[in-house]
Amino acid sequence: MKNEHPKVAVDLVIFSIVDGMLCVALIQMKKKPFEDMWAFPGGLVGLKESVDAAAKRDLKEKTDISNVYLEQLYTAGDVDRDPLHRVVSVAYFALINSEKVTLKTSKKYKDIRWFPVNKLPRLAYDHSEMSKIALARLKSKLEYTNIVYGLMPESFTLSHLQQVYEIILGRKLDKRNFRKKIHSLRLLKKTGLFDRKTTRRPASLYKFKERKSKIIEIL
Amino acid sequence: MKNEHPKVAVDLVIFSIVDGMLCVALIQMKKKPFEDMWAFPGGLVGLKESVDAAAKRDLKEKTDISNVYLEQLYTAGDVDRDPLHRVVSVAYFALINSEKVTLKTSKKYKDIRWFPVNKLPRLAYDHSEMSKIALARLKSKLEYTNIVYGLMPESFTLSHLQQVYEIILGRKLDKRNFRKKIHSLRLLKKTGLFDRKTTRRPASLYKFKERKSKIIEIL
DNA sequence: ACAAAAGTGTTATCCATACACCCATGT
DNA sequence: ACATGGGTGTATGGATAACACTTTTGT
Repeated sequence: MKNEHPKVAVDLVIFSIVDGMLCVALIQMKKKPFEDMWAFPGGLVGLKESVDAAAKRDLKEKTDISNVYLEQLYTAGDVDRDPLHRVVSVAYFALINSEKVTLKTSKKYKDIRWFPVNKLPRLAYDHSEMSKIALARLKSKLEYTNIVYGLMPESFTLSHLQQVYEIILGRKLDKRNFRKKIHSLRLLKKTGLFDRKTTRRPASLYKFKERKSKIIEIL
Repeated sequence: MKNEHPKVAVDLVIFSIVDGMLCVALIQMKKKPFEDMWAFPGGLVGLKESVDAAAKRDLKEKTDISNVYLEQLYTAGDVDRDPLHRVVSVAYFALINSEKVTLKTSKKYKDIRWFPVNKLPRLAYDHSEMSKIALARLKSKLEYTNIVYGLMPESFTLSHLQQVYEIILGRKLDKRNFRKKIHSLRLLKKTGLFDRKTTRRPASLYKFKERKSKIIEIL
């Protein structure tokens, strides 16, 4: 009668904008039966750590960053989702600004890489389903919260912010309407600095007044 | 090193309208350290049942009904949420039409009863927090899905439906606007019958065209 | 006849959308 | 001077919100 219980794991759907595409971080597995297949990073939850803490720990291991947007997604509890063990997995989704992050592999995995969300390989476990749910949630929350801040650098131009929205939502937005909306929400403040990286007219740089999740109608 | 893992449980927040109030079902506990306290019903997930199945099983045990609206809420994973064991709990919320249901206790509990959501006793574990999250989710989903059907009998009057919305949202709605909206959504059909229980002008009875969850702007 | 809930339309306001030109800069 | 993205305002249509009276029944 010992050990007659499911184990608990976490899985991380880590989103970032890389090369102008919405990407997720995937690890390549070493062990059978999923050898060489790709999956979301994750791991078992220890007896003395909270599930949230396990997700944060794992995120730190893979990206070496903490203090990012991290939200529980849902819990996958099918009996056969892992063919070898009974594992109930709590999925999280994270938003990071990839510019200063390099993904770190470990002995446990063959590789870790960014994949554009619309060009995912076949994934292990029920992770294909998980990716769909995560993407739907991201799109939906983009429209009524301020969580984009998780994907943005410290300061950025309004066009850059608009691009991120367009990439994720998969449609063009009207520049004037976008700016009108963003300004009316009063989430941003001007830094007073300008983007000098471009060779054209410099754009004002903005930053978020605060970087924590709020509920707001955006688009 | 054996058994060094959290266990997995489900908790059920079962909503229903009872005596014109939004209520949840609570069980009264027998065992220490929560003796006599109230909590949401729930139980451990077996090794060979999915988490969803465990939730359904538990709901059936408590209410003797199946085929109701049941949705995963979130997973509570704090280390100390249960002082005796390490239990990660997947919370669900269910909507039932209480008219034909009587709550069933069991040897495990002292009692089971409906409590109005705004008059809850102090709850065991982290269940007070859970009740807040469940209620917020119910209110929010009421506004963009058709899940009210879970709380309604087979056929009902428009005024009855409006009352249910008003009870849950905690505010009065305009009768004409409500009806305009409901009709424009085309979720209902007239049964052709009339409510003869009242002593006044009889109201048309309606039923839902289909009883499954849909995303729709309602209020 | 009266009490009580059922049923029904119109107007005003707000918000989302569509749309085009001038500006500041580096080369 | 020119090429490039930055920056700005207005007009229209659709949805939401406010609002009051007539109808049908049982007693």
